[in-house]
Formats: sequence, C-alpha cells, structure tokens
Amino acid sequence: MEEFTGQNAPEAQDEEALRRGVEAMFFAYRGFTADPDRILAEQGYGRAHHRALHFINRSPGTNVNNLLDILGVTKQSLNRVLRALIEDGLVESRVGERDKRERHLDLTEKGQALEAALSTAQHARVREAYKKAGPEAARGFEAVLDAMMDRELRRHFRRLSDEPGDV
Amino acid sequence: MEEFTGQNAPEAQDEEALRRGVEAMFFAYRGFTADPDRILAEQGYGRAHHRALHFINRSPGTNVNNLLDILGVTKQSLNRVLRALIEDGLVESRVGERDKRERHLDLTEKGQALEAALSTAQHARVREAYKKAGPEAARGFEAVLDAMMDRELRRHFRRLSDEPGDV
DNA sequence: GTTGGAATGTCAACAACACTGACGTATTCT
DNA sequence: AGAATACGTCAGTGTTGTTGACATTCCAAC
Repeated sequence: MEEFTGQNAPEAQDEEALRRGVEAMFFAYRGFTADPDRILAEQGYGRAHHRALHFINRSPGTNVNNLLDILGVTKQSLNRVLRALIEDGLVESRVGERDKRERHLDLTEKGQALEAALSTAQHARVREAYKKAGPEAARGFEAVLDAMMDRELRRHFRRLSDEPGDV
Repeated sequence: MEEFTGQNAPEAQDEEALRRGVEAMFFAYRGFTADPDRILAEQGYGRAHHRALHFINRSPGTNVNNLLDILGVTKQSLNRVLRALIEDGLVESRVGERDKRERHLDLTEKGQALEAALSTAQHARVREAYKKAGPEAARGFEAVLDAMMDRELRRHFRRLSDEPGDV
C-alpha cells in the first residue's frame, strides 16, 4: 500500500476527519431543507420553486438569464417552474423596456408571503444551529463553505452578499 | 458571558447573516457534489448510487434495513439503485447467516475502486477548503453542521463517527 | 431597409429518482 | 398455527433535470 509515505498516523487521522466532514454535509443538508420541504409539499411545490422564489426576492426585477446563471439549470427546467409560479400568481413577469426579449421577474404579495414563510422556517433552523455552536463556529462554517464553492458559484455568492457591483 | 457585538445589534443584521448562511449552504453543496457527479455521470450513475456505495463501504456487511434508515428513502427507491450496483458487479448481497431474511451488503473490488475514486475527488475538495479556511474554521464548520441535523439523523452521524454512546 | 445571426424565452418529449400502494415470499417470533 | 419482520417487485405518479425544435426580438452587415 504505502510506497513512499513513511508517515502513518497523521494521514489516517486526516482521512477520518475528511470522511466525517463529508457525512456531516450529507446529514446536515437534509436537516437544512427539511422544514421548507414540508411547507412546499403542502402547496404542491418543490425545492426548485423555493430556489426561484428566493433569488427573485433577493434581486427583484431580475431577468430569466440572470436567474439561469445563478441556479445552474437549463432554461427549459427553470421555465417549467416559473410558469407554475406565474400561473399561480406568485411571480409576475414583465416584458423588458429596453430589450423586449427579456422578462423581468418580481414576487407578488402572495409570492412574498410564501417566500417569507419558507425563509422564516429555514432561518430558524440556521439561527438555532449558530446559537448552539457559537459565533466563532458560525464564522468558521461560512469560511469553509465559501472555500468549498466553485469559483463560478462564489462569484454569485459574493456579488449577492456584498454589493451589486460588476466583476 | 460578554456578547460579540453588544446587545444593540439590530435584527436586520442578524437576518442578513442568516440569509448569507443559507446561500452559502446552497452554493457550497453544489461544489461539494460537483466532482463526484462528473465521475458518476461517466458511468451512468447518480448521487443515489454514490450514497449507497459510501455507506456500504463505511459499514461492510450492513443490511438493507439499516441502509434504508440511514439514507431516508423508500425501499423501492433504494432497491432500484442496489439492483443496478449488484448487476454491474459493484456490490455483493449475501443471505444472512443468523437471520436468513436479511441481506448483507459488501463492495466488490470493482465497487471499492469506484468508491475510492469518488472519495478521493470529494476529499480533495474538502481538504482544500479546510486548508484555506484553517483548522479553527474546520471545527466550527463541523459544529454548526452537527447542530443543523435532525435528531434522528444526528444519531446516525454520531454512531458512525464516534461510538454508540447515547445522550 | 432588408436580411441573417445571436440572444431570449417557450413548447414537447424523455430520463433519473423520489414517492405511494399493493402484493408475494421466505423466515422468525409468539 | 398465526402474526410479524425483512426483502423484493409491479404499477402508477410527481418533481426536476436533460435535449431538440421553434418563435420572437435585437443588432449589425450589406
């Protein structure tokens, strides 16, 4: 097995820590989505609808292409979700003024209400976790997640978090 | 216990931090699964196969019911995945000795090889993130994830990681 | 000003993977 | 013997992802 290693204990310990981190991500993500999932299921929606509502709420008036870039799915996939949300009166689609090919998206009052319900449930879970683990741990949590993203995704994250400035 | 920001920290700041944490989880989870997903796609498998391989590797000789409990899916769903892995010669199913109703699952050499390839890719990503963020952050990361799990899921996590000691 | 290509968004069909419900079989427990 | 458990399977459904084909709009070259 070991061809040119020489050291033994530290590497095995390292691997064990990584495996634990991986499983923590797996189990925690389930908890992370559990509460919103329950609310969504009641209304006949799924996680894709949640993601769309979240990012439209985050960037009102955004267009489909921008949303596509953030969500990383095909436009056909996003379109199905948006169509349902628009038909149900949660999202409003306006033809662009400058460029009539674009559609600008906003939440209606009804959409804002559902988004708030989903956020509230999810935030409660995260808030509780932060409280249990402490503020120092919360900073470490964010730092590791930030480092784990693809460069492409991190750009969206930073742009949304910090300021709307271009790259 | 002195507070981190003082007691007049506005709630808006709190909400902003939570929203950032939620988006960090969303974007980071994409990165977390990106590398294994590529390998899996080449072989015609998906994340469900990865999860099965991981936990069979983690607990060799485990039975179907235990896997069902850990993965939190229906037996029909797991069965589809398991059938494919067995037919392709990655997983071996043995009739239980003590209880012949049970099926004990193990990875074949071929199965171990794929699992190792998937782990290696995923561990590299996590290792890099830990290195960038630092060991203190890595501890915080795990603490927050641990606090974010459902009690039911945390039981599996602890049992796998530490020892079967209850709370 | 017309035309052709790029960009934007929509419709249709299909695959992966989850779910529920019902049933069958072998085995174990009471 | 009868109930309960463990596992597998068939049939049907829903969400969410994929490709392919197509309509509309914009822009730039001719």
